[in-house]
Amino acid sequence: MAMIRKARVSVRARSEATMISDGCQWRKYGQKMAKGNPCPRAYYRCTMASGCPVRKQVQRCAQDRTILMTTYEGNHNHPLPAAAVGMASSTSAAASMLLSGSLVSTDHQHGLIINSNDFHHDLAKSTHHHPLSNFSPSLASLSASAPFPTVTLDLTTHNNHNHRPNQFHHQQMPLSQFHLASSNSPTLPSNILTLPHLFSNHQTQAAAASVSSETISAATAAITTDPSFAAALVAAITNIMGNTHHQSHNNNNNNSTTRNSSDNKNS
DNA sequence: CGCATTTGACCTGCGC
DNA sequence: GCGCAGGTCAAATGCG
Repeated sequence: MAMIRKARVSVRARSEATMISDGCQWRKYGQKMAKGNPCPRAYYRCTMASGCPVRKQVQRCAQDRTILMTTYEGNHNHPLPAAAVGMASSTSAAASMLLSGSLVSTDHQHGLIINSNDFHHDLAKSTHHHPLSNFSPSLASLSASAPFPTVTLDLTTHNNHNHRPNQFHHQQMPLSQFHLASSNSPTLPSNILTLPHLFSNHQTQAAAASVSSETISAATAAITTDPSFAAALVAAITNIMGNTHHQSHNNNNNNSTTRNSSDNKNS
């Protein structure tokens, strides 16, 4: 169970669907009741290509069942479908956004949290004002405490009493506010986002460092348009993170061989 | 009939 | 060592 895996990315979004469409094909291979959550957790495997190691878990939030939590693990060993390709490029942008924020606070349990609300305010003061900037921001966090880096996109509005209060109220569309920050930051080279020093993870750094500002604006538009985009975005984040790393470690194969070896042991 | 989903059994790691 | 919990397998079932 505790095999070494790569980046894990999860998305919290309000959705009534059982699963958010993200451009990939998935096959359900299991379902479990998780401790402390009345809602079952579903396990899916990517079937876009045979042997693709990417898996995802889908579970509703115990506190607010309108929130769907989708967690992606692993990186695709195949090109993403057209529907996800655009997202893929913007994905790393989102990752960058998560990681490049000046508004990072420390959370003893979850590692780091980037509050997009503050982000939003910062941007409002800046010269570069995005037309979408009046959309509701959201929360994104990155966990450095896990055995693998975990990025969490919280695309829900925190307007229910179970969560921290949110100064923004958008009932319908959980819109996150990712913004083009690179060109505004005096500390960053134009067109390129860099990661904060806080993250030593070189994979994430590599992924984020290669993101252009154009990509980011594309991501901004997409993210703020469709919550389901987030899922694809996240899938792509994992993909990109993995690709920056898996030249040296082919974990895709490792995953499958691990399973095989255990099977052999059993038989 | 072929494929995806369901669901109980099984495996493995972890904490006590 | 034992029990628990999370994750996966695979036979049964359902559906187009």
